[in-house]
Amino acid sequence: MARAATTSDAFNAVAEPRRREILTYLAMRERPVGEIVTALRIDQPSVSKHLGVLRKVGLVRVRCEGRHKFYQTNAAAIRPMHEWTREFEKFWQHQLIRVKERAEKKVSDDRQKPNPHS
Amino acid sequence: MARAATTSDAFNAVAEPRRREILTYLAMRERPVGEIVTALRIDQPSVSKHLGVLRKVGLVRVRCEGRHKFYQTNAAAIRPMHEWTREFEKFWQHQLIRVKERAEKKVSDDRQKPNPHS
DNA sequence: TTTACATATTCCTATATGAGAATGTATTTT
DNA sequence: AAAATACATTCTCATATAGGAATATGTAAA
Repeated sequence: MARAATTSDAFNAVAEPRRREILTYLAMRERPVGEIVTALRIDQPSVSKHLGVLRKVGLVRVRCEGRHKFYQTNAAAIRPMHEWTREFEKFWQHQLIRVKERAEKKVSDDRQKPNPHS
Repeated sequence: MARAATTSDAFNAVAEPRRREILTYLAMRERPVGEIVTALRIDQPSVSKHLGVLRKVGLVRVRCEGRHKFYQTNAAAIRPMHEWTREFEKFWQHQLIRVKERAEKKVSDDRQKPNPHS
């Protein structure tokens, strides 16, 4: 089997850096495709294709108005990723504490038995 | 250009569902490869390859002891993803509030002018 | 109804993937 | 030294990209 499709879920869709830029850009307010093109300096067909992927996984919403299409990030679709990464929060906190403890222990030991190099 | 390598960053590495399972499994404590194989029911070569990807992007650490290799999730490497998704928290909160407001407004309207179907 | 504008789609290609199977490499045990 | 154990690597293959170029579709303006 090959790699999972970019349209299979939010994790795969968001793996592409350009798509992350687009999502950030569209988070505050909706924008027409043309503005994404000029603001992020990506070719228009490329933007349309990225938006297609993001739309398929529900990461953006579209509103049509005449010949313009206004896209906006659907932040709620990012929430599951936030929740998944949150599971690891307690672990990186523990790790940081252990690093800190080791550093403090070292300082304490150095006071007892000074560094031979100094 | 093709898709970015799975080893290019945490986002790409984590796009694969099996690798997310492995990271979750290795979060609490280190485990030898064999335990991952039996616990998650993934073929051993596949596990080794996934671990190779995870190691390249710093998502797991290895400790060698005889013919065993103990892998553990390096939670700190997941933190940037958590921070990135966090940027959208305020937006999905706004969206949920707006949805709630609309629902409440509808209830209020319905009291004024009862549903014609009832 | 032409013309201009905004966006989407198609075709192409180099490249990377994940799974399965087979094999390689250390390390330990007998 | 041979056998067993624990992992890693290599090979093949079907599949899916992302970007570039060209073209299509749909809407509005002249």
